[in-house]
Amino acid sequence: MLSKQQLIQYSEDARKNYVNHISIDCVVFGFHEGQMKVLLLKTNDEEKWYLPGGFVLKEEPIDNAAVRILQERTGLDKIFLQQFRVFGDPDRSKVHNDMYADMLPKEQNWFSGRFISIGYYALVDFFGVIPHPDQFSELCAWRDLDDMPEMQLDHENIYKSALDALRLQLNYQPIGYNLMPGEFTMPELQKLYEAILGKKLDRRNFQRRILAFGILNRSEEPRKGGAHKAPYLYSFDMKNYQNALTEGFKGGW
Amino acid sequence: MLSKQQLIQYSEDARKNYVNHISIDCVVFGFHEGQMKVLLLKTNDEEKWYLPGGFVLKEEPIDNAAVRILQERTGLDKIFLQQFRVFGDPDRSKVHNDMYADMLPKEQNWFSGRFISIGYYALVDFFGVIPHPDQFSELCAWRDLDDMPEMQLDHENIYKSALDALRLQLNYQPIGYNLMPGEFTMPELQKLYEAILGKKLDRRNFQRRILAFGILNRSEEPRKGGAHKAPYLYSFDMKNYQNALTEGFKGGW
DNA sequence: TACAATTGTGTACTTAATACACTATGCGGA
DNA sequence: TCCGCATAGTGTATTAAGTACACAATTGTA
Repeated sequence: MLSKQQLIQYSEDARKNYVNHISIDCVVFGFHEGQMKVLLLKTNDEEKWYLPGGFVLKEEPIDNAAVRILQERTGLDKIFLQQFRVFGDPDRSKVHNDMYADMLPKEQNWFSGRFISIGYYALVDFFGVIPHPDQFSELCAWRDLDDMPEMQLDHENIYKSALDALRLQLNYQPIGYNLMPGEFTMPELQKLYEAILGKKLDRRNFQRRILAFGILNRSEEPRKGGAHKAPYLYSFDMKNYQNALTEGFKGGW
Repeated sequence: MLSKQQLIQYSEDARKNYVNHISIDCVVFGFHEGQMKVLLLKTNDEEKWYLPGGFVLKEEPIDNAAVRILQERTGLDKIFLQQFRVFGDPDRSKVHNDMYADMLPKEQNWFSGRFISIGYYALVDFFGVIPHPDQFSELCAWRDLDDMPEMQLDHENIYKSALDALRLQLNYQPIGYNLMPGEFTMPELQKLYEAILGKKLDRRNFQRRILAFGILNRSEEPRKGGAHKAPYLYSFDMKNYQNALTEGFKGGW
């Protein structure tokens, strides 16, 4: 939470630089140790978490705004970003309104009134991220998808919508390049799919289906050193992967 | 185009009632005589067309705003509406900016500066629509999907995105209830699908696939009177249709 | 009354989805 | 050292879905 002095300063700067009424919220997905993760920030005065977000600069395309916001939180500069929905109920920003209501009159207070938020989800390399807290938070950290904390505003709703959108994307686009390391085994990739879908898949059928997409290359050398049988290593065939991203997998009709 | 006096009045009202920087554009699809149609408005001073649109009232949920805007243009009150994308490049509103730039100083002019537009597409009953032009247009009319006129701003881009979204929806949701009359024949429904997809489908395979969805009821009586063999009449089974809308057709994974 | 146009139905073939079983490798403990 | 266990790789039978065609039925019109 900002002090009154900070709020005045913030409001002044924001009014000068940002498009009013518009915010951006990002659901950043990562994958680590078989778990799907979401990058969250924690408010520094209560036990509530919230999604990385921000506002749109006056002359900035909204997609660029999302990239910029994520750069600030993660340090990453090449990010797979997908706009998935707008959240525009008038009472969705109630918490912020109430929070700063007595501190500053409406006309001066950037957080007064209503914000319409554009939801993006991002798929990022877990190890590439260096989490940076923002001005309102003491902590920026990964949270497990199946152990999500209580969240501010309508952010629970937003991340659930993002997950739905991601699951839908799984049906007609390849996923994984942004979430997996450069080389990985088939069981590892399967774990990613299982983490996103929240259910177990059949090993053998998964392998056949993924291979049929034609977006994987198998290395000559299997991974050595681990316990048990040495698994083959795969990497994404970027040419076919990119093609599948734009073309989509199965037409349906 | 508005006169200076009108522009002053409009700007004043808009500033009082609407959320600034946010607009809504709707791609209204209808179906008639085997042709997919889009409802457009024509500017009254040049040969440019544009999509029905408007702004969001200060205390209004954005979905309601879209419904309200379409009510004003079509007279319809129950409309299938789907938010599909946000268009937020800073230079997308250039035309409006230039158009009224000399007329009124920036601070007073509602159309100065940048608007971020939320795109919706709607599926409506062609015969239910009574097109109402708006303040900026002399004409509100249906245009064939394969004979679209030159359009203002980025509206060509918007309607093409809408069509892409609609085609995607075809793969996991039923379509047709909002576009077809209460009773229809199988070939008629097929023509709708062909119009949306822009390609021919096999009669027999189409029938089997549609019937497999389990969302159609066949009437006892076939349609009489027409030339050729009397076709059966179908109607949508609303219980199963609604269920398919929420559940989706095929999971994929 | 034959014809053209249109509709209804069926069938063979191919491809994808599902369910399940066996073999192979590498480590650790008996 | 060798046996068990966990993990990985591959295969096959069955079912469902998608694709490509062919033929018979109906109805107004020439």
